[in-house]
Amino acid sequence: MYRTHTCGELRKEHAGSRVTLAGWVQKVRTLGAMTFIDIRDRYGITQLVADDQSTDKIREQAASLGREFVVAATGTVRERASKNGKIATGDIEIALDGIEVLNSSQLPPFTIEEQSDGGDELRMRYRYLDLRRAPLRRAMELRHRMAFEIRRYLDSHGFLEIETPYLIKSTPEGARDFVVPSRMNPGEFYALPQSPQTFKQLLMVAGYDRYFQIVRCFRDEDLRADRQPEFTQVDCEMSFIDREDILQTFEGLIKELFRSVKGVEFADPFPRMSFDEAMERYGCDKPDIRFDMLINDVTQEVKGAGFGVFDSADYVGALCVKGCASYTRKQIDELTAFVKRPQVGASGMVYIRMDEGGPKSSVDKFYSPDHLGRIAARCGADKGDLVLILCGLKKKTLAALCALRLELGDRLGLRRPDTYAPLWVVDFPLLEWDDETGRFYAMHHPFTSPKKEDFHLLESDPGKVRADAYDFVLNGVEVGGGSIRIHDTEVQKRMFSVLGFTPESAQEQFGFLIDAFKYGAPPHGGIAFGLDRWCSLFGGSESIRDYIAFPKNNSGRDTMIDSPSPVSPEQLKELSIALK
RNA sequence: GGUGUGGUAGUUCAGCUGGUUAGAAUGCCUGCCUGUCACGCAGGAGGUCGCGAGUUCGAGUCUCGUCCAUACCGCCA
Repeated sequence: MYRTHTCGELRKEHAGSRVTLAGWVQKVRTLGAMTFIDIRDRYGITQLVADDQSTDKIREQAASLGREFVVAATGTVRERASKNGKIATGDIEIALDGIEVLNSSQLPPFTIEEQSDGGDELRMRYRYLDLRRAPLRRAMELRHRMAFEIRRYLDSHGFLEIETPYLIKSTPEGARDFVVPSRMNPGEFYALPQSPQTFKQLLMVAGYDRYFQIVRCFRDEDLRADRQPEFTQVDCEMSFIDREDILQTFEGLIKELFRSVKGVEFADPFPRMSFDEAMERYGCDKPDIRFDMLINDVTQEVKGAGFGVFDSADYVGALCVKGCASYTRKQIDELTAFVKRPQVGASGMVYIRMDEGGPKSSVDKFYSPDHLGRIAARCGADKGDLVLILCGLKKKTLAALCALRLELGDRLGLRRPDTYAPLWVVDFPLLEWDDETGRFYAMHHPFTSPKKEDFHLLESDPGKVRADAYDFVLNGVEVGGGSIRIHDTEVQKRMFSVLGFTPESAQEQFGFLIDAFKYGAPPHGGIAFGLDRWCSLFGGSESIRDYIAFPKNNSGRDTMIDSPSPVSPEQLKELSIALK
């Protein structure tokens, strides 16, 4: 037996008992004849002491330990003369009578402490050392707790966790697939799933009316702080349900997670917002409703004053920034520079300052104070407020206003990570027009059901058809999304036809699903949550990488194991693959 | 694919308008220190200024290219 206790559990009550701890040397402090050693494991830190009561050998050994040596330390627990309130074991220490070095360690390239001195890149290359640090350990514990509570809740609601294959079939719609060559079938490839979508629908056909899976998904697209090529979804599907059943069931799950993991109670039902309203008032389909500052359409109010930029604009939108009329020229210039960055793409910004003496704007030449007042009133602005106006093509301008709104929210401290504002966004469009290819694409996926009342528009006005689809948004982050699926073969055929599939091409790609649906598909629908993002929201960090034990970097590389990497000519030959 | 930012000691960074021997903190090593816990004190070692060209009497500093990292845009049914 290597140890009798962990490094986090000894208290005053243990004084007098003889114990053995095992762990890593965090820090050695020598004070002449006295040596203190902090020993660390997953559970905490405990102080070991060698002093004049100890043998010379123990004192010598204690002083010679290096950082991150693995040791087993035996001694007697005693109450400290000077206590440390900062750690759980701060009331006690271990008077050493034996110490065994189980393994020495090279000097680590960065400090293994709460606040490491190492940069991201270095810590990523030595991820196993970074994972020794308390913040990473807490992140892994949080993730475990989340997954555990999800399983507990779904199990108690009759859901079965069923695994689906990772080696599946490539489909042209959606994200790029990761592709795996098949040695036994030369020239043919598996694809890794972007989600288990079709399989969970087949499980519904098979009668497993409540399915879930905490499952890895793969998408070969460029990365972001909140996007990894492999990520984890909580994937769920139910039969004999309508949208309301899904929203209720999973609102319950979300509330249960908030309660058990964060200790946050939500008494009221979560608010719901239509996609159209989200776009019009927040400029995006995942509004951060922790703060208001809605977008106002002022296109009509600004026309006809002879200001060409507005007169010729497709759309003019404005934000009312409460209490910010005192913004200096410099602050407004900064915001103008922000919206003019190519990432945001506005060509300029007009402001109206609601000063005590009346409205002041950057377009006073064209607008009377009265007119400015009317525009400001349209945005709900009072004295002391600042109105910021952008214009251009509607879609681009709304996106820019959304970016500006979030930037202002950050600057004004309105986006506190410890405040949670959940939201269901519902009634997404079924289809999205793509100018480049000149056809409609499914906004969600081709199995999403149109809303019943919009069925009749499917051929006549496809762009107007709303889907029975919904997203769960938390603090402006899309955490989950799903839909009621098409279970009727005829509707599915119409859908494929609108998407430009011939019956043959649909059969070729989704034949297995179409065939299955001929054998009694129940009405069904589902939802999937991004576990990584959810963890990052609960943990309060911007980056999902902090909640993944071994993540990829910005270029999709794992710098620790150095992948991806070339394979040998023999491997390639076996796979019938020639490069270039 | 695009835009921005960064790359200098083991690590995190500073380094002005191009000018003598490239600095700080921390870590590391040595010595001292009996209540430390960000221990303290004294001393020491430690540099391919990412890489390659160019401008210049002279480049960490300016220019171009390139690589790497990072945030965002495109992309992500």
